[in-house]
Amino acid sequence: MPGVTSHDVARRAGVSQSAVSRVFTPGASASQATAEKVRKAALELGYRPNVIARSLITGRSRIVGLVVAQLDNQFYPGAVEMLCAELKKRSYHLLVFLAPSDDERIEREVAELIDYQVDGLIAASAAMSQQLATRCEERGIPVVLFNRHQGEGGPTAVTSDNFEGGRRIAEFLLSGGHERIAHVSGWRGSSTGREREAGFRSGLAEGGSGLAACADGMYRYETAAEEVRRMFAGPGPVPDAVFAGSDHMAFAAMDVIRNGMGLRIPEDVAVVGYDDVPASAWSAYDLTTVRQPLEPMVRSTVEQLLARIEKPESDPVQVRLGGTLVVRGSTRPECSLKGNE
Amino acid sequence: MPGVTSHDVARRAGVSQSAVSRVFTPGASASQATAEKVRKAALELGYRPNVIARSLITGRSRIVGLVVAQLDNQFYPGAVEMLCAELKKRSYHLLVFLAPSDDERIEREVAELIDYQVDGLIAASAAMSQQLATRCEERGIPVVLFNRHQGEGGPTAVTSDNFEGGRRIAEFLLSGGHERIAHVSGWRGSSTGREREAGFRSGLAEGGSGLAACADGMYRYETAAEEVRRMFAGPGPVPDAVFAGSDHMAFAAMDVIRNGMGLRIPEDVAVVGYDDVPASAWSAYDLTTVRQPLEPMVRSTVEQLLARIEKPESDPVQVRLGGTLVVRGSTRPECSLKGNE
DNA sequence: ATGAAAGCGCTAACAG
DNA sequence: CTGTTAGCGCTTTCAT
Repeated sequence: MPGVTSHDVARRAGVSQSAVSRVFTPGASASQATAEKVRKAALELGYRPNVIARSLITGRSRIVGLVVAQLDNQFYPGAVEMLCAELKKRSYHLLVFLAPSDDERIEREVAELIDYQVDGLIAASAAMSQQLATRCEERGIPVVLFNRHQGEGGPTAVTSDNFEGGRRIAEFLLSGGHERIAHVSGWRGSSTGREREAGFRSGLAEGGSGLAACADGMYRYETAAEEVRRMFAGPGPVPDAVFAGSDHMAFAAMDVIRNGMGLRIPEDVAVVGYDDVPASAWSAYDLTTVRQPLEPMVRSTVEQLLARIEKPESDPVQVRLGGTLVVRGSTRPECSLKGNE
Repeated sequence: MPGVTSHDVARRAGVSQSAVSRVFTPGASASQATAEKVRKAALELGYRPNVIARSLITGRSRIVGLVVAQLDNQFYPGAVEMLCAELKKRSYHLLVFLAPSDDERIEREVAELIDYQVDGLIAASAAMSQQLATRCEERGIPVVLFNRHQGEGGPTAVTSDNFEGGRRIAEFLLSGGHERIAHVSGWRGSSTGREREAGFRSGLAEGGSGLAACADGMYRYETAAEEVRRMFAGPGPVPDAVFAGSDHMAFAAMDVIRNGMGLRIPEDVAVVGYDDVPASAWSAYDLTTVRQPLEPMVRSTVEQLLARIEKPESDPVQVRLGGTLVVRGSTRPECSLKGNE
């Protein structure tokens, strides 16, 4: 069964080998009669075109690379799932690369990626994006940054409006009368983390307030937990609200506040996250958060990537989609929001 | 830069094209001098061997397919991460396929998998395993089942001892004096779900007890939540302990019990899960559970798969590793365990 | 140890 | 529309 070539099919169908190829090549022309004969023979022999051989010629593998880290943050598994499904619709597949932590390996990884002749690349890992993007684009491999960006000069990027999301959370907390507001930021090395923080600060400033405490939670549960512990143990007055730069870190904050400090949420402290991962809706957390528009983000990512695969000269684009504040039980009912889409 | 072939390198190095090939082929022979000249030329030109062309010849892609579903269950993202890392060590990569829900698509998916000439396949999705395994093995593509099996006649499978895990949980709960014990099983269509249940029932029977209530939670949060709701709303007496066939479902159970029913854990109801995903250690859940030996399972999976890729005639193997009961706060301190490794 | 030559299975001009 | 003819970039005999 394995090793049935187009020649075998051609012989059986009584046509040339190229005819077989044409029948199995989307944009090619073959008569109804030929197509039928060929398909019949192919079916009988269990023939399927050899994708590798095809790739060698066309220079296209129909494989897209995905660089990812942080799979423990539920946002990413969800994204992977949707990306995979969306790509499948367009007959592409996903080759997964884990973003290495140390710098030395990054070089190797990038090289391997290029070796594999992926048609394009989706970068969903902050650490690697910089190097990756430039090196790959140099080699003619289009890159789309997912949930992060490098600004105007950078490669195509799809994000949600993180600044606006941060701003809206500030407004929301202020409306509830919170006065000692703390922030556990996402990794400051990432555009996403920085912008959520900037938007949040800006919103607080607009309301005539400011940050009572702030620390970088690195998008990690453990780091966030530690920083929150520090904030609540510190010399100053205890915060009455905490905005964490991701739901994943917000869970850490809630665990520390309730089970470490023995405080109540939302009565003593309000907590807000960002992303709206599935667990945020679970009643153990019931977390107020900004929902990232995952499906539109994924759709747009794939669309942009395929567009650039088809037309490599086309210019990079910055796509920024809107998020939604989802109010749940981790914040006080006094908090209100206006103009939330 | 792209399109530097071995010919270019050969010309520059003043050797034949085959010499270049040999230098870049692990098991080939070339003199020290040649190797140096070639490497130098390659570096200067930015040459890297074309993996596709190599695959066409060798018939090996160094790509392994992974079929998954349930990426919202934290056990799987963790597994994907480790599998990816482990495969990378051996210079293999991971092509991800999402297990489709409906039967019709399964056929297509299997076909695509085969088309992509993956060297082997890891099946971590219950639904697809049956068809997948047989069809692929027929085509000479080795398959390893991860966290599930099809018994003695089936393909190579790596699992933990789910029966023993279930048994130990029963023993543990009985030791704490629990009397009305309920079970939310994993999907009964999966070996894993069935065995945890069987082990649990067996353990209860050994202790002279039995199941007060039992339902299939399908490994899904929503389904599990609904079944637990039903158990606690039912006509009979309320359970004083619940064993859920996965942590993911245990979280649903805990959410319903605490925030739906207003009962306390562990005072009113004890809850036990299975897997030991990261969130089980988070204090909001603090879940007693059986830890699956993820790292050994992954290592073994990769090892078995590569072994069969190298020696396709070798016989399928059933690997079963031991789990550990991890006691946390979701069960009463009266519960004790003996002989836990 | 090295070069020449023969393909891997297919697509893409090119004639007809 | 169809068959013939070249390769895609590499590995692998086979001589040397």
